[in-house]
Amino acid sequence: MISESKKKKISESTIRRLSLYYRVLSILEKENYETVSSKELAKREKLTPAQVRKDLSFFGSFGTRGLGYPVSELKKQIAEILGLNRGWNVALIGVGNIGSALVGYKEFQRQGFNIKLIFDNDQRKIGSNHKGIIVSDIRNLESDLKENNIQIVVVAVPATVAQYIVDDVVKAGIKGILNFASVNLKVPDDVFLRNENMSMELEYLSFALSNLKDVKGES
Amino acid sequence: MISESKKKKISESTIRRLSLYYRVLSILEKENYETVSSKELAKREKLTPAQVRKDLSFFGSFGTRGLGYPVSELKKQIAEILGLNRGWNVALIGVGNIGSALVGYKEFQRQGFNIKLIFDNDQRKIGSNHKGIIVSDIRNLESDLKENNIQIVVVAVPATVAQYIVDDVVKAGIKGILNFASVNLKVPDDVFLRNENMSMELEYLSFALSNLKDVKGES
DNA sequence: GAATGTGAAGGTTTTCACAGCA
DNA sequence: TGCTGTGAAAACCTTCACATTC
Repeated sequence: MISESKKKKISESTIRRLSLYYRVLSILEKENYETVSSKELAKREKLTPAQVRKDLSFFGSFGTRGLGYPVSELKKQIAEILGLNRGWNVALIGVGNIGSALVGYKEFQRQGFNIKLIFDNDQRKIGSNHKGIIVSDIRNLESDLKENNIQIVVVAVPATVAQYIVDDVVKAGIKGILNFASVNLKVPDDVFLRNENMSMELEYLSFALSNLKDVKGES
Repeated sequence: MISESKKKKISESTIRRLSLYYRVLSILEKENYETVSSKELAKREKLTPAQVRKDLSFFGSFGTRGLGYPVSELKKQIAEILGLNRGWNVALIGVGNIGSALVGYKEFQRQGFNIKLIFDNDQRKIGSNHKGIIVSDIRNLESDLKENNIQIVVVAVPATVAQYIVDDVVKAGIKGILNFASVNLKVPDDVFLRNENMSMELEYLSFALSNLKDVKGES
């Protein structure tokens, strides 16, 4: 049972770490661990035990003093917190380089993100089959998103057209957008927009390698 | 001229924001802006002007009071700070879903990351041509990395084999690794490892959509 | 004894506010 | 006047340390 998170504002870092815990717990579950301590969890993610306990404590008391956390149960709880267990209907827009990779990306399904629709504007791609999904014409975007009860849209189109696409996505009532295009998109306040910037981590590496002294860094 | 960053520890967030500034400056440059204020820069990245000024101030004084920052010059300075202008020799390991997408990802070249080598262990892929690069046999990894003066390695192999691959990469003397596999890798302290976890942002969206009240979030 | 849960302390990052300069 | 650069203040996040529970 998750304690109501009331008006407590949960930090972005905490949520990101929950994702990490979730992944480790999946592994521990496969390795048949029954319980895990904050110490072990911390070690696996290069964090401190206190950090792990504090993160979890925002959402409830999942552990047993003297024993640790029950692996499967905690995994379930985190899935609940992150909303992973409800299953999300996702649409992908753009099957170029990145879009194609995402269609085949197993992690997404595993976490409850099901790509239901794929759109493109290229006549040669429309109608083609990607992992069992027929590519739809972007012209039907708004109606298709609504009819298929899509909740999250992944944008993998060229930067030049991303804003137009997103405007239509917003019109369709979508409240969650993951953007892979290298551009800052504008959306209304009630829409959650996250950007996946694949250059950023490389740039961080570039910085780290160029300034070895000042940096100590793991991701 | 960049003021020596001495023993000042620059935060990861600052570096990540420098990446953002860099991208905006590239756009502003194309739009023929001569100068830009911290206010404008902040607006484009949904930050505060003070944040922008503080970030830049860690590295020097690039602006002119009353006027703002010279766009091209600042862009050059940030490239310098991030080490983007030196040009990096990158090797990609694994041309599956994600690997293939990365080969064609234009942003990398644009920022000075040049994919010079591609490796795979699949006989059907070895010898094939990806955007002008012949896929090499992973068995020659260590020697090829050394001979070609590779500085950064991008790992896009299945999670199950990623650690073995990375061990070899480390043996080859590589100090910068970007990992796309869904697994926590171990590397020595003097190697910079960054993880690109594409599920994480989706999970954040999932959390945000499931807890609309507690969250306000842009990426 | 072992490990959680949590206020309080400590540290880091962001924002404020203003002096200083073009 | 307009906007930077920056100490100081405020906000935020992490770690400590210990009472508590199994």
